[in-house]
Amino acid sequence: MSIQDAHNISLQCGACPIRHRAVCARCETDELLLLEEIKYYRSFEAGQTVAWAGDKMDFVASVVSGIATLTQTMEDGRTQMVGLLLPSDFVGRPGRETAAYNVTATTDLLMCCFRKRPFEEMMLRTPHVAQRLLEMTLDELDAAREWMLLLGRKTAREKIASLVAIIARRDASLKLRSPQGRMVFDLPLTREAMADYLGLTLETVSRQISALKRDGVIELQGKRHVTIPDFDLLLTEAGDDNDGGYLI
Amino acid sequence: MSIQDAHNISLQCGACPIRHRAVCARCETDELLLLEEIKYYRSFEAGQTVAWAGDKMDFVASVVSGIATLTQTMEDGRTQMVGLLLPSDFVGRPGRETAAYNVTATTDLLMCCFRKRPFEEMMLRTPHVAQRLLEMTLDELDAAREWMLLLGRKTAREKIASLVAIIARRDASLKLRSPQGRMVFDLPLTREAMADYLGLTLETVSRQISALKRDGVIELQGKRHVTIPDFDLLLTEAGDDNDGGYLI
DNA sequence: GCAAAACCTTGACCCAAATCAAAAGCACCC
DNA sequence: GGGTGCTTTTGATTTGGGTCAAGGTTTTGC
Repeated sequence: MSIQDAHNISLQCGACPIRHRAVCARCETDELLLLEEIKYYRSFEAGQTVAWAGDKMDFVASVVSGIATLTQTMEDGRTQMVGLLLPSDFVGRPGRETAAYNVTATTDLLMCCFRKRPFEEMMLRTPHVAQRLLEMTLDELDAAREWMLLLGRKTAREKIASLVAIIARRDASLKLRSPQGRMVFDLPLTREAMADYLGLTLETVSRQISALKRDGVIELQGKRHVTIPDFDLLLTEAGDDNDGGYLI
Repeated sequence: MSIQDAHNISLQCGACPIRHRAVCARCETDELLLLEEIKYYRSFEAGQTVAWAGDKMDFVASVVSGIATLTQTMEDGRTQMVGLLLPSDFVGRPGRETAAYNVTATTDLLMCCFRKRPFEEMMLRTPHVAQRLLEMTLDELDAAREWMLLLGRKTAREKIASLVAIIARRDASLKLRSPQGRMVFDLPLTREAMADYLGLTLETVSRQISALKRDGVIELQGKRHVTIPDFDLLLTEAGDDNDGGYLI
């Protein structure tokens, strides 16, 4: 077996009510049954804090439903989001005792948790899980680097278009579709959370969303419900080279 | 053995002429001998490109000496650095065929390379190496998130102070010292590379360096040679909460 | 040792996004 | 039904950093 063949497991237990990504047949009966024994669920209400930076964190977890964010805050209150956790995303670091970031539920949130010690022991016994975790971490690092380009070099308008495209893509992937043409979904973030994601103020976010609406790049029903008439146009506005590399 | 006990190996072979980080005794005789069999060296001149984004990349590597950068470029030429590789840093992704970023030598560079296929096979046989790679990737993700806070929320002055502090810390760690008090080292980057790191223009970098010099936060001999009279003052300018967590 | 090139600094001006301010829309709850 | 307290939108103004331009300094190569 090569690394490329590693099971595309989501690192949630076999019984979790999500199958957002293709899961190979073996995962049902193999490593994930080990996870089964050490799991427990925790739910949080919208706005609740899962952990403060510095808190003891004795579990790792997989998001089952809802949205959570990782944020960093400076002493004077400036806040930057550094992670956005959607269903099937993994949070927590084996080998670290405390949370490095504030983890906040931005919607009602259900997480499938694994006590850290047994999880770490399981990782040592089952290299497939460790390898999958490495793969997921490398994906996250790629996403972080894309995000760095956005923060460092994109205009406010491009930032908003990029964020909408990212959410559209993730939404399509949860529905096992390719992002293409007309797309409909809900923005899972407030204007303030978007601002913290993009390194902008919420006023600028609001203004740029209005501008994209005015220019027909996006349509809005209410504050949250978005229709994208043309995904390629959105990508152009985002400044991304549309290389088709986002197909699921 | 727990995950915390995993060897603090640098993922360079036992024969590489660097020991920048504490390396446990076993690493000399154990997994790294396996690396020994599949390694080869490559050197690059300052300014040379190691790989363009999209190029086939059939090796992973550890930096032995010199500096390399990972950069992303938009179609119109806007450039953002997304990785800075100093000696002992690892580059390349098991399980991916092509480079995702431009990799450029900014000084003369020596890399200790491992052909990807044998390296991947070795990872499957020796979980310690995979675990160490996971640990290093998680560290890199943390660094990327710190970088995101810098890009999204810090002022130009804070960005420069942060970068100088980061380089000072890395330099101290290469010398197996704690960053503290008076420090002397060379900036390994041009003003333009700093600008690409920080999401600024090179003019702003130059202006802010002049300002920090004028205010006594840093001293400069020539363009590159820096003296920091007071590391804590620099950290204050960087907007970091000085929690002492940077000790090696 | 000198010319050319590359790199760096400084100045003047401009603009995108921040800040400050106010009003409008919306959800929740007695 | 109509406060009460959010969140969002929009407007007016300010400002930090970008852009354009010129000149200075260091490095490179013959």
